[in-house]
Amino acid sequence: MNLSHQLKEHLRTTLRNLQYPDEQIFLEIPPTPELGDRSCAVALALAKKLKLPPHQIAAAIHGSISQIESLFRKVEIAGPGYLNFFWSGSALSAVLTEILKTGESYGSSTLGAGARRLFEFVSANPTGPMNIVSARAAALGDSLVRLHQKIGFVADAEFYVNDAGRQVRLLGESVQVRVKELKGEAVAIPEGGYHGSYVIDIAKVALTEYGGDLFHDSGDLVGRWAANRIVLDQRRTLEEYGVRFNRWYFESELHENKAHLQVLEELKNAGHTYEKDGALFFKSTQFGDDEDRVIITQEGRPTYFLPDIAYHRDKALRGYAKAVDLLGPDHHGHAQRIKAAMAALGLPADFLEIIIVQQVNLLRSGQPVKMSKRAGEIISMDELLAEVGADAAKQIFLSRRWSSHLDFDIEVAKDRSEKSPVFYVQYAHARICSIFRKADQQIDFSSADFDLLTAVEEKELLRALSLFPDVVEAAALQYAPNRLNSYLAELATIYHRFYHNCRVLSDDLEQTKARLALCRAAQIVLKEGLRLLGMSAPETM
RNA sequence: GCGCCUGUAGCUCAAUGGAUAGAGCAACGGCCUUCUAAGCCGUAGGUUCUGGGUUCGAGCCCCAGCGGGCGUACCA
Repeated sequence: MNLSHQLKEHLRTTLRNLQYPDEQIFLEIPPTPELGDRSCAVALALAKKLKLPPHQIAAAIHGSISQIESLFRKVEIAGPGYLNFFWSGSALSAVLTEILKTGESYGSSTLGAGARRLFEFVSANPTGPMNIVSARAAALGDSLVRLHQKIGFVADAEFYVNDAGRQVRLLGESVQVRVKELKGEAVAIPEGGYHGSYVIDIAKVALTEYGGDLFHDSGDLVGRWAANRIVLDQRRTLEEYGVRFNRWYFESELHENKAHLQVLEELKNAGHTYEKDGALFFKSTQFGDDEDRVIITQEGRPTYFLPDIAYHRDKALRGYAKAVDLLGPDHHGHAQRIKAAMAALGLPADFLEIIIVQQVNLLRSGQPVKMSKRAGEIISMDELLAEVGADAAKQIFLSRRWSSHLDFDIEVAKDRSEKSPVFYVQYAHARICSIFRKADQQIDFSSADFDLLTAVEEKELLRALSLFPDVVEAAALQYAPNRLNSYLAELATIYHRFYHNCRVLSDDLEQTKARLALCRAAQIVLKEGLRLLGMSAPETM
């Protein structure tokens, strides 16, 4: 159990002993170290309920908890009624010991208790290469999966491939047109078809592999073939980006299993549907949606909505306790209806959580770059990553919260990529690695005397390292990797300051040992923090 | 019209309803015979869009207004 969890437990016990009403215990990190290592505003929160001055409550808690000397050396009441806790030297030594002992597992917890969570993200249509929005979603989703695994959830990543429906047929027809074009025949691209140059590339492959016979087949068939090629490309791009999915779930699988028809029967039998104007509607208004939605068209064809319901239902059938979807802002209207469908199928209200990841405005030297797959104006994710680099791009995405509409200027990103904050963090890690390369390998720092770490920079570093588990937990539960990103930048600053002012390798063997131990701990936390953000931790730079 | 998101330093963005609103970049001034200067130290930069409200306390919550983005299909 980490320090914060122990402190919370003590506070809960104290509140019970004082017979105060139940109150959520929340620990904060004070703005400056002078105000302590952790603070708690519970006295302020209780003041309202108890109708007592916050200071009086804080004093009562203070009087009751102050005996526990092993955890903190000092508790202060400050400001309007904060309780500020200062870790004891032994508690901080224990943190250092724990980091050295547990290594990369430091910061892990069992909070999630093995509950299964499925994160679905990117799910870009297989009708063209991915763009920068997918890069943002991929960075975020990947980090959330890692963070949830870290705190004890069984978290999986999934990519849903819409390889069915009209868009795939149009893709097929667009390919057919390009094949004819390559054979010298001029044909117009169908209404709503895809104009991008990648379609020509696919047509060239079709021509060499199939000799051009492809355009005799149905658009659907050609579309499926082309979509599969595109999906392979998407997977390669994402893997180069460092993002892997546990499963690529094809919509066509659902159609083959008739899973959508099964869900349809269920909705019908439960009385959640009705016919109107020859179409079949789902009564989503009964579950909070603005209007009822068509699930079977007049022509008797299911809309995209029906298989989508089946897909999300399937997540529950596969044993996930919670499904988290990262969707783009253009799909926000979709959120309510799919949630309505989950409710109609009897799933708990919090089964499906939808995060709308806001758009990325792509700029080049301040000028907006408009993107449209159909018009063929695309700056692909591949091109972006080649220009900016995966780590620097991820840093930009993960330093913002998901609700921010962010500007991504390619030129600025290129110019600044060398100055990216991610390099600052990686550099701290590389510097530590360098020290260990220079250090005498015979030195056993596990037996170091941590009481020698008395310099301001050393104590600051210890304090920062003790925060890591709290930050990881908050970042995961709030779906906010940007918190971890800020923390790592702060930790790197503190490390660089330590590095500048405290020489590690010296003639003083005992001091060298203690500082090596501190460096190892910082190295572990920096590397693990970067890993949780999906970024690399190079040993030299 | 309605719905979702958004407005914070010159720029890009942080800040679980808490203490003195913080970083990076850009600007200016210092520090390399010492474990990596992709670093350190310092200066400057703010009416958190506006007006009300809620409360011990509001950048954050509520109401109204103004500005920006995105939706508003029997497409996916």
